[in-house]
Amino acid sequence: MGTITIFDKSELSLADTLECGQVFRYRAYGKGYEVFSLDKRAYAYDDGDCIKIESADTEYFGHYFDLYRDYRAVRASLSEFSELGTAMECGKGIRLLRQDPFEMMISFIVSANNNIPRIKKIIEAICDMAGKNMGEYRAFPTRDELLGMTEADFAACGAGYRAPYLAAAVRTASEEFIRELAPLPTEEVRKRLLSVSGIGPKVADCILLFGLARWDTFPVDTWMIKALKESDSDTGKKIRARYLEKYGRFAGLAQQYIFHWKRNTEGKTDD
DNA sequence: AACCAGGCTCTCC
DNA sequence: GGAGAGCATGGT
Repeated sequence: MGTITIFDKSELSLADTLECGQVFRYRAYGKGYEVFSLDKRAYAYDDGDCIKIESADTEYFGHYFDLYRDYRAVRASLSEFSELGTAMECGKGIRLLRQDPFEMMISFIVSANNNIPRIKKIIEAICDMAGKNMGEYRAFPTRDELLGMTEADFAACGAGYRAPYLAAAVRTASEEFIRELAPLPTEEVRKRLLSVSGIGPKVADCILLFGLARWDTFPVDTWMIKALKESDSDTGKKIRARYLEKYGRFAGLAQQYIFHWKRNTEGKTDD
């Protein structure tokens, strides 16, 4: 068991980072949170004058929490957009987690037209049904393990009408399919993701942002429409294009600030 | 009891 | 390409 210590607490807010809808496998634990990714686990907490992350795989979680990126510089770049000020201040310590693309694919197919508490529940049920028993928790199932689940199995996990999408997506998402995405330009990756059952524009953007660290994208969900819609004829597609153009290579992080701020100032009836 | 949730697919135009 | 219906489930 190793420990990562973050001495400057302004570098990472655990609450804002974990509770802004980019990750579904975490829970309040002790002084902080238990966080799960693939078959790994970390315990992250505020230790007074620093943040600590304990794990059997600190290398993995150092990368996972995106600790090697200079957010101070990124935030300085975004500070030119005065309209972002309030949202940025509200979600100051948000970092974009670098999660596994396959886990993100499955998770965000589940997320469609769904709410965060129930998304968490369904994903946990899928882990319980097919994931490796790690002793004190279950791993996220591998693709091979998910190939063993039928539509009825996904439905039994509470996936509802997404069950057939999940079963089909697992079949499409071979290791080659995932591996081939890495070197491709974002728009090409997005095109390929859109060809998968259950993945539309919004889900594709979330996979790009949270699973492939592509920040040049801008997921638009119901919350973003509430926050950014300018007229009756303003569609999700138009909003996406507008803000992608505006925030460029930092659009994804800007989107997280806005999403987090909108949910924290009106509603968020969960947890 | 309608409405909503990190929307998508399918059909019809 | 864009508009509309239908979709499981659980919470207000």
